[in-house]
Amino acid sequence: MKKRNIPSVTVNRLCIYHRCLENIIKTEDKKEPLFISSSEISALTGINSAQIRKDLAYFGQFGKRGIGYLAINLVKELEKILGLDKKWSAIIVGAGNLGKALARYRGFRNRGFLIKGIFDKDPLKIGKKIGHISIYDIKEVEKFIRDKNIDIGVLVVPAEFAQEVADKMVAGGIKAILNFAPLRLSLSSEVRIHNVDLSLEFEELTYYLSK
Amino acid sequence: MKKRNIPSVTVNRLCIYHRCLENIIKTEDKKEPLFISSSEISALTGINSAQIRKDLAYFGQFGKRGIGYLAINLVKELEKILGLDKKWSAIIVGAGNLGKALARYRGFRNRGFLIKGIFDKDPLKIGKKIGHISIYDIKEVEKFIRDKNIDIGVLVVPAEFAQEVADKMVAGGIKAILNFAPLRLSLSSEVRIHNVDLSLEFEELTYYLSK
DNA sequence: TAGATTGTTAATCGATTAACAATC
DNA sequence: TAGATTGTTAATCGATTAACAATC
Repeated sequence: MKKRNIPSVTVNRLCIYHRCLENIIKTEDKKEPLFISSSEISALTGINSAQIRKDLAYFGQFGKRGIGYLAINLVKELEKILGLDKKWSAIIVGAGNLGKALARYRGFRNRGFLIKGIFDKDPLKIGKKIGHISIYDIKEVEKFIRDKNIDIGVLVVPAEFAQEVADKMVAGGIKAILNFAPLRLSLSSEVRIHNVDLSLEFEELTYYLSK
Repeated sequence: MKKRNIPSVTVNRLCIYHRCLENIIKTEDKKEPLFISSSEISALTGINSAQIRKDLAYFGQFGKRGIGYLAINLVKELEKILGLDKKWSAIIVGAGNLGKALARYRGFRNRGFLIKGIFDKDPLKIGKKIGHISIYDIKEVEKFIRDKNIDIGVLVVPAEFAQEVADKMVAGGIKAILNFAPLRLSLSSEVRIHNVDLSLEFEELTYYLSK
């Protein structure tokens, strides 16, 4: 369904358009069908309107000339494009502070991400629960991924263990990894890796502060 | 000290070079002065070596032709450039799961970020502590920032309160905001805003998964 | 000196934006 | 029809990379 060679900045912006439309629809009167133009989205997001039309054009023609886009329709198209119309199963590896916080994060469930389990190597944590999600032994992670057909692994272990844990997840057949560990994982190119590097965010910030 | 018009992707990569060098120095024998070439950094980071030299050239000439860069020297230069040679004071606003997890995150202290306080509006939380950091009433945040000269505010409140809390921080004279709330803050351009949007990370991931 | 690598210029590549014909 | 806005092409802008003189 998806064409190749879509710039990743475009995918990024599609997520922004999606959120923007969600907000508009939420606050709007539902009686009238709501149309929205690329320049209105531009005003709300700060993204150039030609950019918006071009980003959408990668995937089809969703607007009506002279009128704009039917908001509820465009939202649905974006959800199809971004895979937000499906459920995704995920696990969290690492039951530290951040891992536990992510397990409780409501934003995930809202987006169709179902956290099926948390994994850790600490015997004191194994068997406990975070909310309604159980903490399992990291030794079981490969089998768990395979048996339960887990799509996404959220990696929240210290940097020194990240690579070996990632290898286990790949062995189990994980499809994507959201990596919070501050290092570059080297894995087979089959697996999609997204890095969320909080330290780098901070370092960039201080660069701009020390100008 | 800093020139304007440095692309933000360059700043991003400087952080990566810095971490890369830290790792190399950590694992290397300290007897010999360690020289490293742009192509070695390239091999470790996956970034083109000309790119690396060009990024560094924005800030000065740090290498020796025919030899490369003296690792400990380059690390120090990068720390100067990125403002990592200074201490920065920060607060966390929002003592939810993520806020508490960030308060405990060791990576911050290691980088010279000192968390001076956590703020929340929940009377049950105010007065408690996360580790050694106290939770204060959100009403005091403006005065606290002003009195203690806080540089960075980490914003971890629900989206619907994010704008008003950000306004308070700006009123107190905050210099930068690290925003975890899923929305675009509108603030005076004096304040540096960095957005860390976990939902968007997930949405991008599912785009690539549903190909 | 010969070999290696920087710093920098010039060429390439890709992404953004302006402009406009098509059309609602 | 007149006004508005899309979809798309062409122009612009900026970032990446190749190439190479300078030089250790």
